[in-house]
Amino acid sequence: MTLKPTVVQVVIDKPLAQGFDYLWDAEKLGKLPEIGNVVAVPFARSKVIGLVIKVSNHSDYELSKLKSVESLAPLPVFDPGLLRLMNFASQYYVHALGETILPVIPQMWKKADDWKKIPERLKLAAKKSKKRLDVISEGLITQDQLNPNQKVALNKLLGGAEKKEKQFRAILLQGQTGSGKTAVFLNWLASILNDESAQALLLVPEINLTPQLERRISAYFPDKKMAVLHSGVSEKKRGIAWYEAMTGKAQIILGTRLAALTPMPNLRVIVVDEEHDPSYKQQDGTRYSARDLAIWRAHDQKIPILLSSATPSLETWLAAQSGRYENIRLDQRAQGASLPNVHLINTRNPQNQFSPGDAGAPRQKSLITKTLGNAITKSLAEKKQSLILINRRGYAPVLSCSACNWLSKCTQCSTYTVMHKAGALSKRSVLNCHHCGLVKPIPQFCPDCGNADLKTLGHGTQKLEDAIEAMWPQARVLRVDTDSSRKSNGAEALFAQIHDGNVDIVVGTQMIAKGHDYQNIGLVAVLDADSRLYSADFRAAERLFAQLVQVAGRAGRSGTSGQTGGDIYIETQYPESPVFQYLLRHDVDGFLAFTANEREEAKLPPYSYQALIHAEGKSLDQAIRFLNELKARIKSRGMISRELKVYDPVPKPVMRIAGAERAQLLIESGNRKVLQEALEIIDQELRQESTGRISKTSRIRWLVERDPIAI
DNA sequence: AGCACGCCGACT
DNA sequence: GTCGGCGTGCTC
Repeated sequence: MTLKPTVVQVVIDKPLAQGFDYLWDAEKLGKLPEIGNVVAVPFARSKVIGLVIKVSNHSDYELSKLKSVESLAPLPVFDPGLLRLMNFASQYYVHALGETILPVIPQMWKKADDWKKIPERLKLAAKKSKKRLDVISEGLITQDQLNPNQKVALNKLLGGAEKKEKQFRAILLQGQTGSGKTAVFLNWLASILNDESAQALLLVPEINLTPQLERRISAYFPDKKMAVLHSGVSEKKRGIAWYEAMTGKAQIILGTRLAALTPMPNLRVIVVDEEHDPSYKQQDGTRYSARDLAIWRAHDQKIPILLSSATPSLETWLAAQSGRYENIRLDQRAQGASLPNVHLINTRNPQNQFSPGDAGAPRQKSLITKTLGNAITKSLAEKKQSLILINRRGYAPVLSCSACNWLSKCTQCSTYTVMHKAGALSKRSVLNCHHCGLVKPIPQFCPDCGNADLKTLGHGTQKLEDAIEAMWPQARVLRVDTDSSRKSNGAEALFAQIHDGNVDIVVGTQMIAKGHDYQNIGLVAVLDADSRLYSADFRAAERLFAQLVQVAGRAGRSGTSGQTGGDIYIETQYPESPVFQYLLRHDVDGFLAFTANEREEAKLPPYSYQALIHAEGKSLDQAIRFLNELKARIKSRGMISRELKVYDPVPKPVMRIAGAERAQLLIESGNRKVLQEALEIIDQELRQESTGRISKTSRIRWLVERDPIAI
């Protein structure tokens, strides 16, 4: 019997469509190869980490030219379910398999030279975690403590599981903020996690939301091992958490979108919290939607997936309406507090504005209208906290010269640099570009005309903070945005201050609105709603509506004294706009139905499928030409039809970033398959004339993006 | 994606 | 005469 050499096919983290064959020396590596092994292999002149995707005893490549696998990671194999998911993701998002899979491996496991030391490190970590008993837990609501609505919802969830065989179920759990969705799904998970081997995956859109949920989970499941996976966890901890998920040791895996791609051999249930949140869409590398992949994974592995939201995405909502997904509603606020009163302040109505002589009128022009000012004063008197939102960090979005036309433009981007007062970015006031990160000192004189009188235009959180401090000098004001949270000990520390009642007025960006339950908010105000409504993106209204419902949910959560649900004030020039009108009536379904109708008429997603081809190069002209040529080729191949629409290339909304000029080409089809095939052909063609993703002839960097969320 | 190989311009 | 520009091709 002749022993044929064992050959393994390995994929690596490069935009190369193929895998590479290597010899496997079982004696040296101590094991026979398995699909899903993580290995170190020599590649070109370096050593790289790869994943075994095929085991055989022959190669299409010349056997004598094959190199050998150098070492094998001390890891279990990637589970077959995850590998199927990765294969799908790689195809669907038109990215190489290797560059889709390998980024999910934490850094700790990517250093092959350290693999020998790993068993020791794991032991050490195990000791430490045994000692760590200081996990604070909160918010346990047992099955018996659920309100009647929650009980009904829980029973529906449990009822579906009675059919014992493994089965895919997608469930939309729809209910307003404060209706107690979390308590319902945690109680549901408890029944599934009774099986000691079962694993549950819980996805949240943002890092900021994990500490809170972590505390609640540890209250529900004090004895279960939880792995927390997001980019805020230190490399080492993440490496260990990932390992525990992969070995099946961790029963609960909590994390942001990257956690959706964790190997979990015994995955039995998935929960996607705030499923509508755009953060689930990855914006670089393989541009996947963690929510969509989670649904695919659940379907593939025949397990239930729960999508939770107060304002479902149109896609999910329609699936629930049509019966493809189960729909469980939770319509009453859990603690008995009622819905917030929505007030639309028409900024065009002079009655709402301060007149110069008014008492309490701000000295400087500010965004606070008289109507809102009065409401804040009242809220302060009632010892309630106020949240004021403006979605722009820094002091002012532009600096300008009062004598000439100079504006503080970024030299590298087609944007303005934002003025920041002394703080997180620098000890002194600076100009900062939010796109390329450039930080530079504020000029003393206008660079164009030498005039010393430079003025700020517009308002950011810092300016608003100043204005509020001037208007209510007795109030304790706290600013919450990326800058202030970087300066303190993270957002969590700021949230704690609000919680503890050390603050009267909170000024901040969208960051304050997400997820946190505050107990004493009487008033929420949104100052720049209009700026987000009239953007070129057809999803702008849907996003704004979701955000407004979410911030409205922050108001009056407390039901302690049976008071009304608090107030939300929205300053707008267009109070008649549907977004605001549906919000006024708290009519989420009405808004979604209205939006669905609009989309259907315009044949926009989810009634069609889209992809973008991004192109960037030294000049916009080149990028546009590149896309025009691509379009011409698609056309000459006869691919453009009633089924496949290819638009004209256009400059991106922010045309230039860090010196690169960018354009995009939109492709649309009513048929998923047609779009998929077209993208595969386009990808193949572009690859042929490129090294990696840079065109050889025109030096244009291109990228295919499936299901873009912003156009 | 990296990186070496290879063929044409301004310099010690 | 060389150093080095980046166009081209390869990596099991």
